[in-house]
Amino acid sequence: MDTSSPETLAKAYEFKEVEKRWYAAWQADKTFSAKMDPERDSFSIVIPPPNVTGVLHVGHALNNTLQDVLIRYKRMMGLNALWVPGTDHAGIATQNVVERQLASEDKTRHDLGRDKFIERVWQWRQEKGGTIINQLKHLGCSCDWDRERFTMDEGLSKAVRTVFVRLFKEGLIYKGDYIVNWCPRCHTALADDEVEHEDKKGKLYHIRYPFADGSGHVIVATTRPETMLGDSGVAVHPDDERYNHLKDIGIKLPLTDRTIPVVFDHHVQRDFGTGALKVTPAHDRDDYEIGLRHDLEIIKVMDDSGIMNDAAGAYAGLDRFDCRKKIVADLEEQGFLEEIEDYDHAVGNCYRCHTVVEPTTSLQWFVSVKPLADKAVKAVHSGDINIHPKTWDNTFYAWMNNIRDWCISRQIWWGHQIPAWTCDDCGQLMVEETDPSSCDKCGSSKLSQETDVLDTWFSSALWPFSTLGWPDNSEELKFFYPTSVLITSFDILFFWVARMMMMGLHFMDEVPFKDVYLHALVRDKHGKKMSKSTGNVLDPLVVMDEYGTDALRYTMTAFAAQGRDIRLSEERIEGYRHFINKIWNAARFSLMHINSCDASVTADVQPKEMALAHRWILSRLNKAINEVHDSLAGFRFNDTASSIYQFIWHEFCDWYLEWTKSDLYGDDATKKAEAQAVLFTVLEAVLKLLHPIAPFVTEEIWHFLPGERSTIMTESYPVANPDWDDNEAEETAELIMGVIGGIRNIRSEMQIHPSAEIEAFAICPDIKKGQRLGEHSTSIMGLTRTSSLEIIESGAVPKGAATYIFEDMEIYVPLKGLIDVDKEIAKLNKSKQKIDKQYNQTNGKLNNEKFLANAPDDIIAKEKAKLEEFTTKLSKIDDSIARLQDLA
RNA sequence: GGGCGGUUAGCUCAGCUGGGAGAGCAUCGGCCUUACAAGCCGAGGGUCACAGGUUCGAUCCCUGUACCGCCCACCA
Repeated sequence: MDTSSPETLAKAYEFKEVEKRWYAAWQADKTFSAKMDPERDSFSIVIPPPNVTGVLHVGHALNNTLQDVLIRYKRMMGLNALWVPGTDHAGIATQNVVERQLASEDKTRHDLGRDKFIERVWQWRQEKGGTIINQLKHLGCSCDWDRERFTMDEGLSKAVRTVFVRLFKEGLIYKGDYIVNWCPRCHTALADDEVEHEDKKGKLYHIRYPFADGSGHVIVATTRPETMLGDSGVAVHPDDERYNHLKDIGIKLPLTDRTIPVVFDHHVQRDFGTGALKVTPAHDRDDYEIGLRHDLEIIKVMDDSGIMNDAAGAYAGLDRFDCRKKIVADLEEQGFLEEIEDYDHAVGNCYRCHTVVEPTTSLQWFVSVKPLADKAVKAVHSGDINIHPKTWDNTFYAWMNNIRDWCISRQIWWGHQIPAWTCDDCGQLMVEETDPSSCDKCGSSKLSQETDVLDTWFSSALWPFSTLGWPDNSEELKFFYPTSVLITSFDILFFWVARMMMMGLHFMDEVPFKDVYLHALVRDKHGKKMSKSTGNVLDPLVVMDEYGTDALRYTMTAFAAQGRDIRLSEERIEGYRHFINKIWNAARFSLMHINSCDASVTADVQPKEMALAHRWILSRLNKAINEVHDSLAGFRFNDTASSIYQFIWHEFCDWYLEWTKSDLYGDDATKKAEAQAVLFTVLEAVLKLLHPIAPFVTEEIWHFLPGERSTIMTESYPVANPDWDDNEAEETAELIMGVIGGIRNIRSEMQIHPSAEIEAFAICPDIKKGQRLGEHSTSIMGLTRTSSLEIIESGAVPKGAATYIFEDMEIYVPLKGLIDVDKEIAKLNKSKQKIDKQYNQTNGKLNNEKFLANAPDDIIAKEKAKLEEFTTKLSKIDDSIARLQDLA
């Protein structure tokens, strides 16, 4: 391990150099590499493969930080932890990138031809495809890079082919001519969930369709008048009395010379518009289905680019939107246009390029997902797969139970080409794992392979087992499948997670993962989705550069509360940078005092006989450790982050370090050694606790600690030591902190300069408490800069002293008449009011017979104790006020 | 149209199975106290959206209302 760190810690943490140095060292030493030690359990995660075209955004930062936190934690817990990294070939997205590159050279992919184009994409991937991988490294991800995969690599391609062929032979993949979502820009079909619906302000055109016999007309309403050229019928509801008489009448379709029939279909909503619907089976999903039911003609009026074709007659050659304008103008001119109404409706857009999708019929490949979906539903029902947070279960079921067949063919070039061949001579269709050389029916050697490629999600659906070597029965597959947990954003629950469940259950006969943790979407601080076009993107690379990777990771972990959007603000990141620096300085301070220690002093710390501060901090450390384990087990990452933050800053730094200084700086060798041992112990534990979230700063500090050290990554994670639990120490410490708080409050309120010496008194009627305070008076004096502290059982507070009430005690500081009487009285009255309210509340409960009858005993006891406390406080306050009034 | 989530301090958010409202930032006051001014000490600030209900007791459970957000859906 490379430990070429500077000799001493710099005054402030310089993350840039540290991050670079340690990541390189980890990689060189292969500390991320997963072992398959049969003695230990496995823990595995497959990364949601980012698009190979991707650049790291905050969503990735969140997603991968959480995965790394878990992986590092489990690794330190002694499990064989494997995190499989990789990228997705992202069919349309990648093809778009390379096509744009070509466009800048005034070329199209057609100029190159398919083979050359694909070569070009591979070349692009070779040069630019590593960007996001490097960025994940920048983020500190401890992926097993030797096991990195790509959805188009040889192994995964083999898996894809095997799956396709098996599903086909099982009758679960079929080819058919159906209406699909077509992107006229990408020139490909899209799956239903690849279409994004967006509300747009549009128009509803009411058009007069005359009867063929000239006896009248019917008015239809449409948002897309240009499709009327493909109309092959008008539909009305069978029970709609208004249209009973249209049974045998033909409709003369305006702007054309065609006559179309009226059909009666239950799908028509009688109360919408006029209750008459124009039917365009070739360009509308519903119309398609109506058309099927009534055997209507399918007339495509556009080509693959959304340009009107020959079937559109005089409108051929026009873009669909230009055509709309022309049609409307012509209808108007010829008197067919009844009315134009403003109308808001949802328009489907391509999720990649946002072009308006055109529903149209075409020959595509589909997966019958119903039988696969049923298995996935069962797995979630039975608890074989647990979705966190559970609120997603219902959404999941709803979608899975209404799932439609999945259109898996895409008319692009970059992707897994469908392994199907058609015989040019006899038309025989063959789907094979190995390329066929001749037709298995007629023997002809003239075979043409399907030109379509598969939907990108088809290959990512296999990710949990294909990356582990399937279809080969590899050691990895046996050892690491099923994976332990999948961490991803909820927006790809259906695109990806559900499909992995379906494929995993079908081909492995086992769930692909036991837990699914769905995290929120990262938005900007106003709750808007981050996007380049609105310019509200917070670039994690810039953040890492400015605040450090650990600060970004800590922010992500702290923000990862379940079931919410995350609104990221730079202020919060800055706050966590301060925290990282705080740790750095705490370590710097600690090292000043433990540098000379032997590392063995931490081996077996038994605090029972030690000073209070040590017993207290070790007991608190136990609590923090338990909170970390509990919260991580429940995927409550934010709780993990806050437990550690709270412990380090407000217990370890604010109290423990200050409290121990007197021993560390003092002359008593025994006390000093004790303090050093505990300080050393807690610091080590804290670094380990923190390491999964903040790997860099912890690793750097780790190597400054005395003793021979290898990476902190493989140290064992802290577990609570039962010998350190000490409730009595915690109680006593709270008592002392309360008194210290009281004295500090007086000092501050009375504006006594921090370095001015004061004398303090505590009237403590409880003898035992008084004794305990007495034992620790030196600590109290040290932490409050008082020259003397007298603890008395009873007595009167002298006139002109400032008072603070803590529990049943009165703490006072004589001020020789320097206090502002009115101000003091006002202050006391205010706190009296507060306590009065609490008193009344508690008193009310205790006077309520029903409360006494129904509430559990421990709650009643607690309320009684509260009442006593409030009563004492109130009387103390009254005393103080009386004394002050005397003075006035 | 259906479903889900949100509404808590000025801002961003915690608050797990109902029992004395929390954090960070911001604000105010005091401190360069020998790890840290990226810091320390102290303080102020909330009818937990609104209206009902269940309960001895509700920020938490139930119903409804309002506003905000998301997802799904075949009303052209």
